[in-house]
Amino acid sequence: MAREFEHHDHELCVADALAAAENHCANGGVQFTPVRRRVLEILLEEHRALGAYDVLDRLKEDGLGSQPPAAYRALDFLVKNGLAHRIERLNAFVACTHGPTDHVPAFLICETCNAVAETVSQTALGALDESASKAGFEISQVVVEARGICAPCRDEAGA
Amino acid sequence: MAREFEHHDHELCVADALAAAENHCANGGVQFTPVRRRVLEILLEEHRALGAYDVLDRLKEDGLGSQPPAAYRALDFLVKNGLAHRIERLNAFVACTHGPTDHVPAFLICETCNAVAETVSQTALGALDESASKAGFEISQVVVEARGICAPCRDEAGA
DNA sequence: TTGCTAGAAGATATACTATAACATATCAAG
DNA sequence: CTTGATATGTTATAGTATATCTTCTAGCAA
Repeated sequence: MAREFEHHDHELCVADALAAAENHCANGGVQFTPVRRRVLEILLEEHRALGAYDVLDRLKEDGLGSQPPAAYRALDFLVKNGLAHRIERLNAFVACTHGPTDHVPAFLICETCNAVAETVSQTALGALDESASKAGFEISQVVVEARGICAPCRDEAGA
Repeated sequence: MAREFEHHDHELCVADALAAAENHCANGGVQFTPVRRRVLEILLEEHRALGAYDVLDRLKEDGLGSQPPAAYRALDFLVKNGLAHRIERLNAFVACTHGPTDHVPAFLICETCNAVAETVSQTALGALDESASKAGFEISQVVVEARGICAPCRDEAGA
């Protein structure tokens, strides 16, 4: 994991994810429209969280939308379909890096460079589940977000 | 845990918490001013998250502040001193129910009645820690928030 | 063909959340 | 008494999000 914090073939990484998304939407019978595709692409281009208004700015440049709802609608669509996640802590969004499978994501957010890595928190959920069911609480969704410093940034700070 | 979802002697519960907070502040050499005290009291009166502007409204009624910064400053103080927590998911705040000890809180948020229960997520942190350190990521703070339905609300819905 | 329907996008307005920046007050230490 | 630290007052504005109504488009049915 944490490929997000390392160098990799990013163009390929983006292209793959877009193709996968396309497929996923076709299978689900939902429309992967140009705006939605472009928004996902925008998110994929960075491994960090972008605010809705950042996304909107880029949409404007492409003539794909000009008002907040355009961005929010596309982002909501992506989140609902598991193609992106909302980072509560930042009021921002990242592309999902685990493919559109059902999972409980956990995020590592670098306070220095703002990169966001997605990791899966199986055990974390288990522990919480237990505690919740004891209380008779039925969980429908879990958010796990950690702030800190990623390796590259720490190295740089130490250097 | 989950006392939040059950009936209990609430006045006592509030009084105890306020007394504890008073102590904690005295020990820490920080000022537990009237506004701060009142804000904590407001949060304690409900076992649910209140937005900064909800808090502000009540402060206004008491003549303890009239502008947003008044509420935000007090809330920031409480959070910084471990007397309250911010619920990212709701852009809102709850009083801490675990005393001002250092802990990684996890929250169970009822989508129906908006009650918020605080539970401690030892294991959740452990799992995440491991995954993070593998990536060389140094965690400074973790947010764990679950949405769902609390027992009373589910019973009511089922009834 | 026409018209219906549903989902998507456009457009306007506004609500909600949060902070910047500067001014004032209070109090204790030097 | 002045200085510095902390808290609060005040004004203005930045940033995030959604409600609502309209228009468009594609697919389908009469």
